[in-house]
Amino acid sequence: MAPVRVIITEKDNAARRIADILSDGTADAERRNGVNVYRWGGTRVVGLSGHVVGLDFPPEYENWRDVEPVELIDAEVVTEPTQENIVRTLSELAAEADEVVIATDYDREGELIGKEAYELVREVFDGPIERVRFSSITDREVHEAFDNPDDLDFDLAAAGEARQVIDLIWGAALTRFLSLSARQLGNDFISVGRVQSPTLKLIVDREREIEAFDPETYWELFADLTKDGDTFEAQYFYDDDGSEAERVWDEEVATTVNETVESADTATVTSVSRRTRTDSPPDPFNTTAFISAAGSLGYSAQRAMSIAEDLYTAGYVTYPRTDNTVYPDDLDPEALLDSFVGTDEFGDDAESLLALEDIEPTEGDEETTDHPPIHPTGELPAWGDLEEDEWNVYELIVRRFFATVAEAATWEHLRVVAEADGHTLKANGKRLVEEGYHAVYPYSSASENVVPDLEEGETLAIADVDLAEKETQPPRRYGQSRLIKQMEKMGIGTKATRHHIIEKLYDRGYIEDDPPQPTKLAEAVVDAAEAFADLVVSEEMTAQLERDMTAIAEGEATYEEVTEESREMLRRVFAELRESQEEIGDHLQESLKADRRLGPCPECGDELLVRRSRQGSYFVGCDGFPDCRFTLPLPSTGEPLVLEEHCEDHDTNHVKMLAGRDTFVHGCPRCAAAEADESEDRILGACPECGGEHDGELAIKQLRSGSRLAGCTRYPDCEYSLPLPRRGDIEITDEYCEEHDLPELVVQDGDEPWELGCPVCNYQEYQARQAIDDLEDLNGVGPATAEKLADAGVDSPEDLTDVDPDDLAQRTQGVTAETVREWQAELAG
DNA sequence: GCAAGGTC
Repeated sequence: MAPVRVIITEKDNAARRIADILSDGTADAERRNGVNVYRWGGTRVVGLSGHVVGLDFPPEYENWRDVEPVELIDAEVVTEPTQENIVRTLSELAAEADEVVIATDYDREGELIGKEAYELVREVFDGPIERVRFSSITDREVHEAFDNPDDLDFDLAAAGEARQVIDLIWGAALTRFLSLSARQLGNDFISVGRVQSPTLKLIVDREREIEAFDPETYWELFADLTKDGDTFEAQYFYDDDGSEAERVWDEEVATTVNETVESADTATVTSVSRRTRTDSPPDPFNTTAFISAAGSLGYSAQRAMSIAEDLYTAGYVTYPRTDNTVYPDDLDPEALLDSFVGTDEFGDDAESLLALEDIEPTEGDEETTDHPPIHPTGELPAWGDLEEDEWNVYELIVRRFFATVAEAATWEHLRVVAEADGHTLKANGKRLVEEGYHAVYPYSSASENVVPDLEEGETLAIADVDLAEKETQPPRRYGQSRLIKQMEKMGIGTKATRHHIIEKLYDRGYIEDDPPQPTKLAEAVVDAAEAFADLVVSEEMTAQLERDMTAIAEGEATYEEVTEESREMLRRVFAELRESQEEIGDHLQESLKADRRLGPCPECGDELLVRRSRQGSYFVGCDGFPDCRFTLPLPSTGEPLVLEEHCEDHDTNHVKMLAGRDTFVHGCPRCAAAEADESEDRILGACPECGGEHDGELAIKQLRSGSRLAGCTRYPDCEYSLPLPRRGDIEITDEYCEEHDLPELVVQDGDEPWELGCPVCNYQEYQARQAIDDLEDLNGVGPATAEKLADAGVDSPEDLTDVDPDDLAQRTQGVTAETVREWQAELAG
């Protein structure tokens, strides 16, 4: 029998592709414990899912109240499997092996993941374990790597382990300390970490600048100049110590200049200069640049990455987590362009690019070896495979690739200076001469500003003069993609995690809205950290860690030395922290309250706060509880956000409910309650549930929480209810639904009334749409597949669960029984 | 229940 060789990769996708290359396409896939194993001859290839084990403290440290946070510094740290199925599969395979090859990603974290696999394998296998390294999964590189196997680099892996343990100890000890100090346990704990906290400080610092900003008034003067009927705008400027200045800070001066220019009537051209500027095509996409470009299309960092991951899994684009901005040698741009020829969307652009004399892609500064820049694979989605957002992102990636092989654009800049009674005016024109890459990449601005051709000495008429009073503006808040760029610049986080960090800040209640705005809690956390644990909010902690990790990897320091030194620093931090624990806790609690404060309680004058019930739902309650029991309900969907905006009548802040796409402004909770109290139920007809037996009636009801429904008048004895839209006036028409014997409804909202129809039919249609949406959430189900399934009688997840896979495959073209089983497994899990 | 890093 042939010796059994087991190859371990970092992820399933890499396993499949490596098996394909090494087996020359003959490998078969089988499932073991729900994990894909690719096999041919004596070889088995299995993909991990990144880290399959994780670090944690032993169970005796589990309870936050029973353990002093400082004890975590010297607590034992244990490694536990986190992906049971994969770990079990790996053990089973290793037990049968004669030879094991580790082929995880070629970077530090990959070496650590490889070492984790090594340890698991060693428990059941004492034969040879080799390590192969390759930068990209191509025929040549993979064969070369497997022909020249190496050993695992334990020093490099130890560098990664040091990072893990330092992050855990600092993060857990400080998180528990702050949470306990502020008595915030459970879901609303107060977290701190090496990457999240410096990121949060960036946002908080910017907010501090904005708050401290003192606007200054200045004036700018614009004049419309005319030549042969062509009018263009010019701006006044003056010489300020050798540099050009447009802003006039003195009102008197501004008025004088304005009067002089206005009475001048004409201006004489004193200089005309032309120059052409080359506008180079952009670099290939790394993760950060991609997130930024997708951001200008309106996608959040999280959403952009999630779509890119789906496109990657479906095989349309390369791996989206990369720092690399240089295409690898084996990428053949012509061949890739070729694959788009003949398509409706991209065919013409691909052909125009192929017609260029030489095709030389642009290169960025960063060249790494793990993954190529994000580009299309050349495997094209068929029409209907992608939803609109997926298509938009896919098109962006395709067009970015096009742009990187396109030619530079050329602009002609025309600068004209004219003089009007001793004052100078300038106009800058900009004209696109060669469209270049803009022809295939319409995302970056290519707007022109036309200034007519002029010559020195010409006289221009002054058509209009405008003196504008302006104010200096505070710095702008960071948008998500700007934040990610800044993190990259500071060297914190990684390409795969930066967008998760932003999401974490939202989840922890540190930032709200988009662009993110820090809460009072965030400011207090940063305050506390700055005062007592400055290192954890500074980028220096990561810089120091990077230096230490390099030292470990190069054998100049050990894992023990580095982690002990870090522990010692944290001990010193805790010595100071503990002295001020009470003060820190009070400040945090006060800030938490400030984020939830709405206004005065109408019953006792104390403060109304947004609170959370034991069941987890939000409501408005009085801070005077239990003496004062005044409450108001809030809508049941989403997380409440207290807005700056507030209601004059009740001196109460407005509330916004954050619920992703369903986010809405609830407004003043006291107004909502008052409105409900004043409104009368409007009867529609007999209650479909109890109308026959108990004479219950269906009525439109306005609830104190602001929502509206069609419910039974016998509530709570009969709980029948149908949801109605929150906004707009509902009109009851004379038309009746024959099936349900209820009137059709029309909603007046904005300019266009829309027909809601019979409320029962409307709800049924809504449920059907929901079911289809749920189906489309499944892996690989787009609108086209959903339609095919509906034709076969499957239009909800329940239908799919109940169906016989082989039978459905028979009746549905292009869907295999295997795929149906996977969907069923997905639904079950 | 804590972090950050993989991957889905």
